[in-house]
Order: sequence, then structure tokens, then C-alpha cells
Amino acid sequence: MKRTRIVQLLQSEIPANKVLIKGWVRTRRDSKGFSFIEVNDGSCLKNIQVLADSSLSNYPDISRISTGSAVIINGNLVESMGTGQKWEILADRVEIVSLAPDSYPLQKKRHTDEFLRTIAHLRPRTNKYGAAFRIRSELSYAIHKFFRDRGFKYIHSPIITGSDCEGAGELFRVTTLAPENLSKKDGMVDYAQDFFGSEANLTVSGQLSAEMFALALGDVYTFGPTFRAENSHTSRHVAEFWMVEPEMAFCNLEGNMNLAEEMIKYLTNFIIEESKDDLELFAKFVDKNLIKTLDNVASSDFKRLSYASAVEILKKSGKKFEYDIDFGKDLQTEHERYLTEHHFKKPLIIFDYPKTIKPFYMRVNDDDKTVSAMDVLVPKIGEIIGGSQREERLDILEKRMDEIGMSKETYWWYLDSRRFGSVEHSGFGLGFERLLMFITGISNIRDVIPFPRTPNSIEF
RNA sequence: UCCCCAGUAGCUCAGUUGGCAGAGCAAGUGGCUGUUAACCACUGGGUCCGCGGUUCGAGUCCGUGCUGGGGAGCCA
Repeated sequence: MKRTRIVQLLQSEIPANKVLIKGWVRTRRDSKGFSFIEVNDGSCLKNIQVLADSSLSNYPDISRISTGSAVIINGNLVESMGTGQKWEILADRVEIVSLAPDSYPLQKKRHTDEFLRTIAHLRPRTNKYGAAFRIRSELSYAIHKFFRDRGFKYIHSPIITGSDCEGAGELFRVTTLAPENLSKKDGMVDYAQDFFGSEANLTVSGQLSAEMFALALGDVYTFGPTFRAENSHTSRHVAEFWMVEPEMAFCNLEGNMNLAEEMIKYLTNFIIEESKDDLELFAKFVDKNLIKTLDNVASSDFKRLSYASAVEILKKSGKKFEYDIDFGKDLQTEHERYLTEHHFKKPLIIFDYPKTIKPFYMRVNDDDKTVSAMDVLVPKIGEIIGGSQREERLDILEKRMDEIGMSKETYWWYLDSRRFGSVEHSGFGLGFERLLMFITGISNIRDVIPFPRTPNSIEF
């Protein structure tokens, strides 16, 4: 006999005989002559109420079932005589698979997020984290669906790389050399002795790989883990996070911005439609305005403005900022927050940044001062997407690499793409966890990834 | 890496001027009840983050370290 998931039973239109469920006990309440057991199997936020009558042969054991115990229930799905739920299961048989001792750390009451991080292996058993990780799963699916529906191909970019990909942050070294007996050559570590015969790192971005495939398959995307060894202590940074990186051939910056906006709207709508119950939990307990904010994002156009006009607005705002703003300086968190939370009160796309503050691969505009870059900013989170039109002209790309002292030899294969059939192309990177924060209202990135990796924290 | 805050029961916290270690919840036991973050009663539960110092006496004051949180930078 096959088990039925609780999500299916709760949606049932009619009673059903002989159903089988398997799950974990959230709480048990005794009445005279019977016991109510709330069972959750992870298929949805809601529990199903099981009524176990004292006539059951193992009732003395049943009345000792504790929170966190695993059970298998056979019985009939019947309309509940109580208020508060439509269906319940009248049990024929309650098998106690595993009884949780009273040291089980999760209570029926709410815990703080800080405490739950210390038991990250158990927190998905709570309502909030169960909901968060179901939404994470749905959102992953929605990303693949979004791209597939639009003819994009999914590329598995490498996790281990030999180049430092644009210098986007500190790198994690990958090596098989034992640190206690490193062979040295001229005082430097001799990486010729290492597994790959040269230095290797964990990827910080799949972009360069994605560009190569965009110039072959047209429209592509990557969706995978990336690693930054930054010593960041904020609620928006982790050392291991997932990034979505589309890359499109024959596409300029405007097409890039269009895709970014369409994608965020699509994904927001998808979760509003597909994860109603889970989303409601966040609207109720985490951010009262969540649904309104999401509806607003899904239905209204993002504000687009150039970096230059953003700077003008900030200068004219009359607001005193900790960091001065002037053309050529990067926007600070306080500037981004002012623009997206106070001035426009909606998602923004800022484009055409000064080339001095952006990486080498971004296409230089005709003014020779700015590059075709764009950032998407959302209220509370800040930057959620960073992207650009890529420099497709070999001579200009080489000149920029020279300017910042990059090795053209190392990137010979990247430059090859500009030698053979080079075309204008664009792409961006979306921080998957940041999008998840935006959609759920969860304010700490450590709470939207199953086992967060941060400085000094690798348990679990 | 820098700035700020915190660390007391399983959890969330209180602890006055330096003078006997506390509450609510959770847990255990009993009772009651178609209950539903159930209710009532009782019971057990402490390395007051570590180390050092001041003092007759330190949860409380001083120094230092560790851990957690918030913010900044870096970025997604």
C-alpha cells in the first residue's frame, strides 16, 4: 500500500477509506478516550489531525508519543467533528517508528532564528524553515522553466577553475598538496606539483564559460553554486551561494534589462501562484506587507535610470550621506537604499556606470567614460542583479586588460571568442539567495540556504 | 578588516547600590476536556560564555579572549 502525501489528503473533496500516511508528530493533545496527533510529512505547511481512539491495542504507547516522533498511520479520511480543520484521519493503526526523547530541541512554540541556526540540521522541521525551503525548491524549478520556455539552454559551468574570473572577490584555493610539506620553487609554492599542474580555485562566477556557450548555442544560462572567500559579516553575504547567470548572443544592454525585469516578475508571480500557503506564513509572521510588495513588483514597471541621473538625484536630495557621492564614485549601500526605498519606492535598474569602477569585460560606451553595465536594486535587499553588455571588440578588450594589468595569455581562450565570430552579447548574474530573501521577506541570508557557510562557520 | 550591542535553566528573558539564582514557556507526573501554540496543579532543572584581576564578598566592577547579532566595506 502506497502512502499518500498530506498535501493531497487536505485538498480532497470527498472522504476516503484506507489511507496511509507517514510523517513526524508536531504535537499531541489528549482527550477523554482518545488522542489528537498532529502529523506533518513535509509535503505542505499544514499538519493533518489524526484521531487515535483508546480502543487501539497500543493506546498506552500512543499516549506517550512526543513531539518529533516518526509515525505511520493507517485509517480513514473523514470530515472532522471539530472546528479548525475540514479533514482528519480516524486511525485504525498507529505505528510508532521512532520515539523522540524529551531532549528533542524543537518546541511547539516559536524559536528565534539565531537559535535555529545552531541546530540547522533540525530547523527544516519547523513551519517557517519548511516553508522557506519548499519555496526555494519551487523557485529553482521556476528558473529552469522560465529559461526553457524562452529557448535558453542550461550550461553546467565548472566548479573548479584555473582563472580568477574577473577578480570578483577572494578565492578559495583548490589543491591536493599537503600544506605541511609544500614543495617550493624560488620561494613560491610549486603548483606544477599540484593536481592540475597549476593553481586552481573554486569558481566565483560562471560568466566567462557562459559567454563561450552563448556564442555557440545562442541563449544560455547557468545555475549553480559559487564561492567567495570574502571575510564578510553581513546579513546579505555567504561564502557559498547560488547564482543564476543568463548570457545572450545578439543582445544589447536594453535586451538584457528587459530579460532581468521580465525574469524577476515571472519568478515573483510564480511563487505568488504556486506557494500560496507557504507565502502566507511569511506574510503573517515575517513581513506584514509582503503580498502587497510582491504584487506591486509583479505588476508595475521597474524604474530605469542612468548612473549619471542617479547621482544627480542623490546630490539634489538634500540628504546628508555618510559617503559623498560624485560622478565616478560607486554607489554605497546608503545611496542605493535611498533611491529604491525612499525616492522611487520600487525596484530600480541603474545603467551606464563609470568604466573606472567596473570590470574589464563590460562594453565601453561611445562616451569612453561609461560602460554598458546595469544593476537591479530592490528595496531592503539592495543589489539583486548585476550585469552588462560584454565588450565584443577585440582591440578594445585587449586595451582594457592591459590597462588593469591582466594576463592576456591566461585568457587566450576568452579572447578567441572575440577573434572568431564575435557578436554583441549580454548577460547578468542573479543572486539566488537574495531573490529568495526578497520573495519571503526573510532578512538574513543564512536563513534561506540549507547549511550556510560563513567565516568561522562550517558545522553541519 | 572596522564600528556598535549581547552572552544567566532546554528556549525567551529579568536580576535594583556588589550581599541567599528568578519568571514565563518547554519538559516530567497527575487531573480535566472533540482538542487544536488546549487548560489546571505539582515536580525536576544552573560551569550566570572562558581566563585573569579588584573585594570580606562578583551574575553585577575592571582587563582579556571566545561566540552570537546589527551596521560598514567588498559584492550577488
